[in-house]
Amino acid sequence: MPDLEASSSLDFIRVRVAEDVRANKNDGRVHTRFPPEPNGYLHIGHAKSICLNFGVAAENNGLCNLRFDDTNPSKETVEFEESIKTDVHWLGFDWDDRLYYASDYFRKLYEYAVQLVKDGKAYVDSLTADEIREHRGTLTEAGRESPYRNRPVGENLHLFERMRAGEFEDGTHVLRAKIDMASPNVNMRDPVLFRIMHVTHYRAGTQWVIYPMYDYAHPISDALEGITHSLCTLEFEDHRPLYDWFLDNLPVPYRPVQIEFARLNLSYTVLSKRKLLTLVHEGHVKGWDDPRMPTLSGLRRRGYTPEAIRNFCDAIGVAKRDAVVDVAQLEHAIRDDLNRRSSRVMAVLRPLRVVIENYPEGQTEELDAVNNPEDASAGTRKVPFSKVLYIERDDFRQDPPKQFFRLAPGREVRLRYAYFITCKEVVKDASGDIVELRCTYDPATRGGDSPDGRSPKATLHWVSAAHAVPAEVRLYDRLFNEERPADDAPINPSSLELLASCQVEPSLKNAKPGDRFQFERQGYFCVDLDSKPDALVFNRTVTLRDTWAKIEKKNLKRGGNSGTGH
RNA sequence: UGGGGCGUGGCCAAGUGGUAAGGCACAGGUCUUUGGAACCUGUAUUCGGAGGUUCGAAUCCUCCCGCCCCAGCCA
Repeated sequence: MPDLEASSSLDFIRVRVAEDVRANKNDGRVHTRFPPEPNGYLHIGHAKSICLNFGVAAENNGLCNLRFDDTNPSKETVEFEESIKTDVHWLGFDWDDRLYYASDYFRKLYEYAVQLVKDGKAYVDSLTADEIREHRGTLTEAGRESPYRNRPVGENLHLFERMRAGEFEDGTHVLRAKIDMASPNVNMRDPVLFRIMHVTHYRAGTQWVIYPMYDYAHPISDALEGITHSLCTLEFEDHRPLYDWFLDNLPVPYRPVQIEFARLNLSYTVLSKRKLLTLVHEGHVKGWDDPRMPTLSGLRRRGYTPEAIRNFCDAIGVAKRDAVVDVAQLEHAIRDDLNRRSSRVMAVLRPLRVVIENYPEGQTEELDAVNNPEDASAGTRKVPFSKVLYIERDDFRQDPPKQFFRLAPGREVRLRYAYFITCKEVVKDASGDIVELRCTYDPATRGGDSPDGRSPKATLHWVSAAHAVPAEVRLYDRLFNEERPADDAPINPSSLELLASCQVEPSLKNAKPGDRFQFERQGYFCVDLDSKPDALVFNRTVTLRDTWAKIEKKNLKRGGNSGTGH
């Protein structure tokens, strides 16, 4: 059912589809398709297309096919196909039994081509690739016709059949549509339909040595599947006349319409398949699912949820103008989702030892902690407290700058769900580094409230040294430092920071890969695939919004000395 | 200098002749046992520019400017 109420405004594609439905075009049927080439992993840009195609179909009681555009066997693999299926499912969409392949249409595509030849609308050209390029002309000059352009139909038929039979070497002949070498639209200057490639196709094997070009295969595939609206990106706008030409000149069973929209660009991110492939192949990242990658597998491993990605796609909209979406928009989507659903937990990333001098030696208390303040049904848990704790090094300053509310010599702060503590002494090692804080606690503040109503300005997270579980935490930052990285842009050298000696609360002991948490006051984290029961590994999905970091940055910029000590 | 598109606040994005939605970001504030979340408030006299039509234009017309895509036997 069209969800007209919920969306205050429809994008131009949905408006058009709605008009078609209202006009009862295609009998009111809506059928789309998501047509990836299995030559790489899906990324966030594909998510936009997936959400659009499956979304438009669903909103109109229609269907969306998954179709692999596997017309170039030199780049395509099963690994890529499998990853794509996994990712589309993970994103939350399903094609049921409508899994198609352009390669399944090779026979039909060949027969249609024969028809074109018979109709005098296609011919076998025996020019070399270079010669074809020379004949194509330039953007401002018309092309020239190939000397083979007027080969008799019979000869074309015979040659094309021999191409198919594998009698020729790669590059010796090609089948071309006979359209118009003088067209101002270069795509119409006798485009290539089939080329010879003695390459094994990952699905079709060695059945074929000629393979169809995208421009030829796509409209026919759409027609064969009864696609009503063929949605693609802007760079194919120039191809639409060609798309229509094939539908006009072939006895196809259906008449789809191609509509183009702007592809997604994200700031500080690269989304070209070629560049992503390079990052993987040259080892700049650890693989397609490296948590820094904008691939769906990377985002998944990083801890992103399908809901967040769908919400993001929803928020950015669909239009025709080139746009660069601020990556902050993506981060907002994941924070928004995780805030509602993830359990809070305490984890100390850079531990600083704290000894509570007036706390009884050997005593342990179990304190109540809320699992999710956004969701009462998430309940509470017990957190152990004892004499020796760890707090975050960043939560203490020998000389606290203005506006720094956390712990400092002589200052009292609250330990979340525990007690108020006051810093009495700073212990340093021979080189002057702080190694321990000696503090006292106020027994009357158990749980975090004081009977006299005083309330410290800061609440710190902590962990009991004797009970904490060691863990490794991987902090990620943007992969590129430039807002619009060039194709040869170097990656951000600090895009990955590995923290090997973190201490997390004991409730995390049995966390499993994929589990997500909010580490209070720090961010959202998920258990990495590399994690083992006795060697926990967490990925930071995204930080929490950090007002203090903002103040600090502002002070730094102002040239002011914030007195940080770092 | 051929063709095809696109230009609305810092970033997205509605609006299609009746006097500029919404989201993100940003800035204040309320609240707070996360400097989180939530909530409130503020932010385009103006829609790439200049003319014109009209009682009235981001929306119609003219001219100009800018940006993107196309010369793979890639998709």
